[in-house]
Amino acid sequence: MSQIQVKTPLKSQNLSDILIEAIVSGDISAGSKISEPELARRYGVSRGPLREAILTLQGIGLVERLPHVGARVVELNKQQLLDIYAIREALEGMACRQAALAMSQSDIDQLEALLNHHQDYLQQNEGQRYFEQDGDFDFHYRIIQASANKHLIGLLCDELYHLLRMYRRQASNHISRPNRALNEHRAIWQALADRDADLAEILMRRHIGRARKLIEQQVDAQAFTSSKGEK
Amino acid sequence: MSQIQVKTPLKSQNLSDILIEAIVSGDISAGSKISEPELARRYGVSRGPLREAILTLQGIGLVERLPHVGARVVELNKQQLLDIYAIREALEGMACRQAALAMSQSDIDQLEALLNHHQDYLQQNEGQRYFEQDGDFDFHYRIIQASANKHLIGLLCDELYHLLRMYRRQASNHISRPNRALNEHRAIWQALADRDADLAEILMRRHIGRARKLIEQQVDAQAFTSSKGEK
DNA sequence: CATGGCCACATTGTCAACAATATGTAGTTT
DNA sequence: AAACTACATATTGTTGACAATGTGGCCATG
Repeated sequence: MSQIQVKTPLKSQNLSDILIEAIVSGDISAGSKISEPELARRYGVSRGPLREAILTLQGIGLVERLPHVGARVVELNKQQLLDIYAIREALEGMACRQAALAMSQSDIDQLEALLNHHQDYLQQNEGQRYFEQDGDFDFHYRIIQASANKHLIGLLCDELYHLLRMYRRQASNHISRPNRALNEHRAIWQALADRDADLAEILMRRHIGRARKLIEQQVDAQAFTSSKGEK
Repeated sequence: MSQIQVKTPLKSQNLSDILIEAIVSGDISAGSKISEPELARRYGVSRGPLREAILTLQGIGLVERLPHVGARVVELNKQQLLDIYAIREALEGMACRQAALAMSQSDIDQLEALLNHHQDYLQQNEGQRYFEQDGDFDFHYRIIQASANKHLIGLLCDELYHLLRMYRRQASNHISRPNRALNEHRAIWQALADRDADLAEILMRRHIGRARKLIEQQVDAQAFTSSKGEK
């Protein structure tokens, strides 16, 4: 019947999502220790599912665990962030290449509509913040999905992107150049529409490489980590 | 004292390694179901650590889990294998680029020694099998390590390579061209020694891309999956 | 005063039992 | 005979208790 069978979600799976959000949003700050008893109490579950959620976070790379010591939220220093951008450059470049070959015409049309949408936001420059954050993610996300490479999608969307979002929120001094980024997005779209895989890949790599260079230029000390230690 | 404090390893961590080896070696065959009670009995542990080990395997991508149903060892079809090779091409290409800039002269020398070693094995063509399997891994492994990119090393050595090893063992018809591969390794080494990052990356990508093309040419049906279902 | 060992405490790792869900079987109905 | 239902069974998800390990504080000693 119209009654949709809503399966009760697993606590451990729920917890993963909740904890990811808590960490990415900074609710649980970088470098802080994850106390199993405390979190178990806070979220009203036993330590079993909680530990499984932590295991998942470890797989994503959001926490690091030491035997008999516990888990800590990772701290991204500049070098690690650059390392991640290098990975992103390689993987998203490949995703873009595969998307150029695999994506449907309707995907291409929808992507163009998204770009027009972004342009509108940018012209009435009230929505600038939207474009910098979610808008940029939207564009990249769709291309990754269009690659139709399941493992690649998993790596980028389930693992790396959480780390990126976490960083962008932490780094108040995150530089971005919305207009230039939009132009680059347009160029990438054109290559995709032309089914030019080589160009699509190289444009995406340069696009991400430029973002990496901006990070390189930043002085080290600033705001990568919020508060050292925290017990 | 000379008494080295050998910390007793965690059961869950131990189990991960044991299970990975069992799956990669085919001891637990592809597509088969992972029964928690059975494995717990077999390895003499409780279901707690076992579940944590399975979670880890899921993170690596060796098993897939469905809520309230359980975990199954993944089956690699041709498309998924090609997908993985695309990822490998992108990531190892980047690793090679970074290694060209980061690796020490002693790393370079040791890598050359390894290649000479491989050449010896190949000339007395008794050791051909060694070169095809572990020798090839050795070479790639060292370059990845030399990239000094912690996340990249983790992705390639802790996640992707288990899947690759699993495939190579399953696919009895795994084609390889040892002499050509060695030549390509030499060319990559030269680019690394010259600190030519651009060339090093493109050579590594082509090297892996060629392996991917060999897979593409294989007929689909053969031996990717051993036995369907197995209850 | 600094250093090192001892001890109590807190946290993590593991276990066995209980609850919730899926699977397979038998029986019934059309 | 096919299909649907109800039930029994096995497996997974979760819980609370117990064991093992790390941490911090206290005291003694140099």
